[in-house]
Amino acid sequence: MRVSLKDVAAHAGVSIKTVSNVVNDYQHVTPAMRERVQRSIDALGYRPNLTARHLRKGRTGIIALALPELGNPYFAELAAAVIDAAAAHDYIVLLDHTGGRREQEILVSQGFRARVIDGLILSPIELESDDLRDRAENVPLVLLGERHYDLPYDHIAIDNVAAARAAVRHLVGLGRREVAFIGARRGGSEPAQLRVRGWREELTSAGLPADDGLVAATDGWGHADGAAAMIRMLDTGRRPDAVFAYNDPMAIGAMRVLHERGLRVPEDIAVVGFDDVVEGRFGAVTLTSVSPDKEAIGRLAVESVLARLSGQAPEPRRVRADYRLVERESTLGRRTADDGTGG
Amino acid sequence: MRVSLKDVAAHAGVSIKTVSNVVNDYQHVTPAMRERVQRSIDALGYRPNLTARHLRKGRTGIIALALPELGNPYFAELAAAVIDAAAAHDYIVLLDHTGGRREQEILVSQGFRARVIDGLILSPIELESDDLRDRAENVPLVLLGERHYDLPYDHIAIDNVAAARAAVRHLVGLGRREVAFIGARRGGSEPAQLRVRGWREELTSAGLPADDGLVAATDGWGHADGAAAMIRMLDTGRRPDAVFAYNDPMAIGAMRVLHERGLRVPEDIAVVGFDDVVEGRFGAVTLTSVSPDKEAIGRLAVESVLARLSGQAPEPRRVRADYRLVERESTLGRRTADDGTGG
DNA sequence: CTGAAAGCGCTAACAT
DNA sequence: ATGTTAGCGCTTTCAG
Repeated sequence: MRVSLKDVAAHAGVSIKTVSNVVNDYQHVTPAMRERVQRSIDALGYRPNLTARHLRKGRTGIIALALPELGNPYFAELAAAVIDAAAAHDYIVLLDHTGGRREQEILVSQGFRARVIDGLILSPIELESDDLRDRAENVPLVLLGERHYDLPYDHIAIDNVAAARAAVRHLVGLGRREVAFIGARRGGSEPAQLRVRGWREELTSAGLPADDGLVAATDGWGHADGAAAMIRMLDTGRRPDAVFAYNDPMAIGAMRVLHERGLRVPEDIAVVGFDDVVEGRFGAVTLTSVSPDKEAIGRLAVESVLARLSGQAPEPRRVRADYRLVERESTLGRRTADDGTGG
Repeated sequence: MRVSLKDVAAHAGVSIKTVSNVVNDYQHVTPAMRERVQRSIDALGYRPNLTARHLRKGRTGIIALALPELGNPYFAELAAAVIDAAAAHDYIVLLDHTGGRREQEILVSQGFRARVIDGLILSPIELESDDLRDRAENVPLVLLGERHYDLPYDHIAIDNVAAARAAVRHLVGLGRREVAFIGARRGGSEPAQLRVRGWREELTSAGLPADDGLVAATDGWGHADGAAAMIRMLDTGRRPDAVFAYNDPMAIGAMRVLHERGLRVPEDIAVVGFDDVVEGRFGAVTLTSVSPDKEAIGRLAVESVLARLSGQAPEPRRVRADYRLVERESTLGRRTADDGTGG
């Protein structure tokens, strides 16, 4: 059986408190005492029972992170960032995925899957304001991704409209005149809507078409969805000279289709993605993409949880994370100096 | 403050035990009583404190999963499989990453990062048998990936040697005569060594060269490492007609280099990867790859932990998971019927 | 079928 | 500087 404080105390011939003091590095312990207790700890192989400590202190040291899916490398990389940021504060991360389904997101937000946590970081897709309104759970919740919830929760997000506009501006600046958008999610997803809005605003202000025929809706946000959307658009007879995709996997799926149809990227159709996943840097045509600062997002999310946990930050915060547009071959074409594999 | 069993008991005018019985769906509770208690539970919004339950029962309902890195989509997909398998047994998953560094792997195996878990699933890279020999931790440990540890822990793995042989056999069957191996990890990694061994065995038995000049060692296992290794090999003047890479990201990195150098895949050089990540199905040239059954691996790992937790399975098990070779354009060339995006 | 009470292992007052 | 003790919220004998 596991050895407890009591066992160590008995072995060392001291009280439980003294052992606890040593374990917790209390100040007022004589070196001799510390030495003696430590010897017993080592001899018995004592390891503190964190569950008991948690019960006592009301904190578990665990943050839950709920993402739509791990198969999308953006979320995988984000998870890594959160794990590292949490580790910096001696927190560990419980990971869950929702599939981007509203039901799952509601369950997670109410803590049905994990009730042993100090805080929750949730990246919602379909979740509505109303779903959160009567949230009974009292652990801090931080939302990832831009939303217009009128609710008292911290948000961490980049400015999707501005980022989408920057992507489209880049395309327009290269002389593209018919820019399609792939990935306006069916059933509505706020980040997708915001990117569509940015796409539309930028095109409109440039006096270029932004009609619905240039927008392809999808059910998911994977490679296959991007490929299917590209096929559908081409099959309508519409032939844009540029594509802005909701994310990189969809952009890459679309590029695959263009390649199969003998259309050249970027000569015939330029492509811009979103998220800057590693994969985009190593294709036959490297992918221009909006690159959110994932480390910052992960760090800010963890810090938000911890701040709220310690009673700081009375006002719900909307934090804007940085992003930048990384220009690669899918818009610029093959360069002489090969920097295709660079960041 | 949080409401406890005691509060509910007071509110319902019954004892704590009765409330506990209702919460835990005990058999012998009169419907009237159950009704009454349930009403109080709802009125107060009672939620059981899992930490307390865990302390009492000695189980936390948490499994830790420690992977080398999440950026590699294989591990991300594997994590998803483990989360789902765990959920099927009402377990949640604590995720950690080791970077494949021995020190981190040792720390994880000894539970330094997470001591609130019922079991640990670890996918080691550099960890040695000796590192595990004096493991004081008493939670069940299941190892992912083929190893020759002579230690009493469950292993879940595919047969790397056989899988590598199948990949090479496929290349040889297509008439390739000089097959390089990319990704023999510097500093030694057992799975990498086993794949090298399978590569060598198959080539040798086919009477083909398998000298060290055909093997490129790397420090990591990402796209960039595969690209760098490919560059080094080509720069030695060696011009293989096929490449077998340790994993898909490295294969894709290598293909990028071949593309930059104007070498055609598969006409000039055929490429086979390992892990069958989604990304490999959507490049300009889709990637032939060894496809491990990730769902099975995740499920078997979780089941191993739970079996050991319930005192079953006295003997440490070595479980072989399935794999298959998925043949795509990087070895077969562009097909007429387009099945490039299929599994 | 329900109530009382002990105790899981730990921390934090409080006492010495 | 060290010891005593209550109690975190729950489950679980053991009574009734």
